[in-house]
Amino acid sequence: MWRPGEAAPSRSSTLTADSLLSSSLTSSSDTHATILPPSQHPNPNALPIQAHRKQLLYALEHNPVVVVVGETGSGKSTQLPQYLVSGGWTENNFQVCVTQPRRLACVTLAQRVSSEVPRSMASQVGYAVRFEATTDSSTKIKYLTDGLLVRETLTDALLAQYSVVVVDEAHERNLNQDLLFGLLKKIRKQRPELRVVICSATINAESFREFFATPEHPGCIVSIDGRQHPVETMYLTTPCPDYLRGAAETVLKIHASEPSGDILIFLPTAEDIESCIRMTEELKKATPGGRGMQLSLLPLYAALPHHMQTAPFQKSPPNTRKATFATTIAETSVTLPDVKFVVDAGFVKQPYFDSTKGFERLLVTATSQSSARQRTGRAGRTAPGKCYRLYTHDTFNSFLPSTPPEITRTSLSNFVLTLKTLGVDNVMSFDLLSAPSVNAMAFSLEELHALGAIDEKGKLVPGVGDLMGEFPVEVKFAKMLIESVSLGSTEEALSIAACSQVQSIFLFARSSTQKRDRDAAIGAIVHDSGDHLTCVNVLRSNDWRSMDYCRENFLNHKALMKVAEIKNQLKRFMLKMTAGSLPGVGEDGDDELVLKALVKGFVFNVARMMPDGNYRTVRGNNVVEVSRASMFAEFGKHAEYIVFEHTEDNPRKYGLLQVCGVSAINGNWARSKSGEGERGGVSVFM
DNA sequence: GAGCACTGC
Repeated sequence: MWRPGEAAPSRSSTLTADSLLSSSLTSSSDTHATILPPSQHPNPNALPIQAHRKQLLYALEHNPVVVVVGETGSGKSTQLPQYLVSGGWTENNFQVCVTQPRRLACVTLAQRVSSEVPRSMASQVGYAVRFEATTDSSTKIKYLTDGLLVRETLTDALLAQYSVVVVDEAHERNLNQDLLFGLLKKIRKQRPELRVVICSATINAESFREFFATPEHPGCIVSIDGRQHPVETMYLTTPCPDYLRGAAETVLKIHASEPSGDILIFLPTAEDIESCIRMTEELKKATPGGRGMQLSLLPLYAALPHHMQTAPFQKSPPNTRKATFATTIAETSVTLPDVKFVVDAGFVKQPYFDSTKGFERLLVTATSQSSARQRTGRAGRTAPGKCYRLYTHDTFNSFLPSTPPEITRTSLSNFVLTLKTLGVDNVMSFDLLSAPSVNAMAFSLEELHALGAIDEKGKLVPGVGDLMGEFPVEVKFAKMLIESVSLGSTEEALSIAACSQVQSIFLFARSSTQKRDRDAAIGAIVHDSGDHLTCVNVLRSNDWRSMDYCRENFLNHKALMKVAEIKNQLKRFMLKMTAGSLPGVGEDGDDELVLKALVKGFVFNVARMMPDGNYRTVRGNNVVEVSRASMFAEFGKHAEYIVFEHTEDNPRKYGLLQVCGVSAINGNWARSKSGEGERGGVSVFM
């Protein structure tokens, strides 16, 4: 017998593309759970976790670390904290905290639990996310983002206010979670009374238990049933040569032959989504089908304008079937109601850190088995469903069992700097669930050294590294902010650092007339050095605060509001750091000094024009092309040297790095430390 | 020939 969440290869049907939708073939469900839908369980006492209340409290009484395995809908995120309160874990002013990867989850969980507890306790359930908190000293249950808990360790290294720390959604293995696992293990050595609960949806709970196990306390694992409806999983017998066409055809076949129920299609990129919608549209004209039922095709990805993101969440009007074409955003971040059919192309666009070049790259790759199962599960949230995998069973078996943890795929500079700020100098000896790549670690140490954050021995440099570690921004931006103080361009550096944390402060043009209007509007505010001073220009006037002005000038008002909020927070950090004296803040600085500060942080991201007309990075000698997404590509002046914020891969020109966030600079500003003509970096920090 | 995996401090 296989287990919930695992595929059942021997019992899944194998189909050809043509018979993919034939109901005569036998197939099996992807989970064994047959449980009533949530709507029939208004009483939280009926949640699957309820049967485990005593077991959980007993386990925690006797084991300092407990791993809870529970599928979606088991009720662990809402009920477990309440059990902890009733079990006495919040006595003596202690708090119980539950971490979540996403802000929205913190807010909704806190609201929900607050409404479930006795009225006298409602105000003792709160949440804390960046810019927003409803917690105080009377709080007993606190939901917070895992990133915020990491930052709390900077001010309270032992997390002394908490008796129990619950790390939820641990199977995601994001960088903050892995950092927390290491920190919690360390904290437990000094605070053995601290209890740790790891909640994970997958069955590899054993690795969590093992990580925290000691000879006296081996830890324990508690499994809880989920509440998921069965989903039939179907594979192709022969690989699909064109997943866009395959997806479009499958959607139309579902529409023609299946009873009502919405469709969710997983594709790797926004571009794929737009062209697959067009393709489905055209195929539909040729072969209508659907027995008079309407089919509405909707895109869903993060970069979509906000007003277009709401449609997939509306209930379908009668006689209409929604088909939502989505990226991984629909895998974990958001949940669409009423999805009964999932079509999975089997690909994902993911970043990985190229430590030889020192840049993060985005590549389309095969998804993992666990994410394929997660996608499948999206068909069984309200009723039994079906999942059509646009690949063969052998292909599924060739997928990695799970997505590699973020720590193995990302730049480690901020991670290392945080550890050093917390006093962990020997980062190689810090206990982690998964080891990062040695090359990525070496690159980050080299970068931190080049930025002056650490010395040759790997120790934090006072007045630079310690301050950089406090900033909630990437290390390159932290360095820019610190350098801007002596240059007198802090106001602008704050604008640039804040802008880097939103997708884009500009809106996209859809039609060609819009494009003309947009070019005219942006042409009036753009700075010919490129993206950075353009963003400074936008924020220098307060015109953006008017929504009408934004609409007319293709500015993203919502993004700019967020930029202003981030800028304020960063400004508070800066003022605290410089004891309240910041020359130039609130005044316009010299444009040249703004770019000089930027280059101090982005020494590794400088490129020089070669005689053949290509830009090559000064460090690494890689050819880079300015992305059309950059203002510099369209409005920039000729420049021998440029600085860029990040790189992206162009799928049409494989291997050629595109750069965005580009500004023209004077090469002399970068020459000292960028590695040109000298061997950059340091050797060993073991 | 036309821009955009996804979180988070």
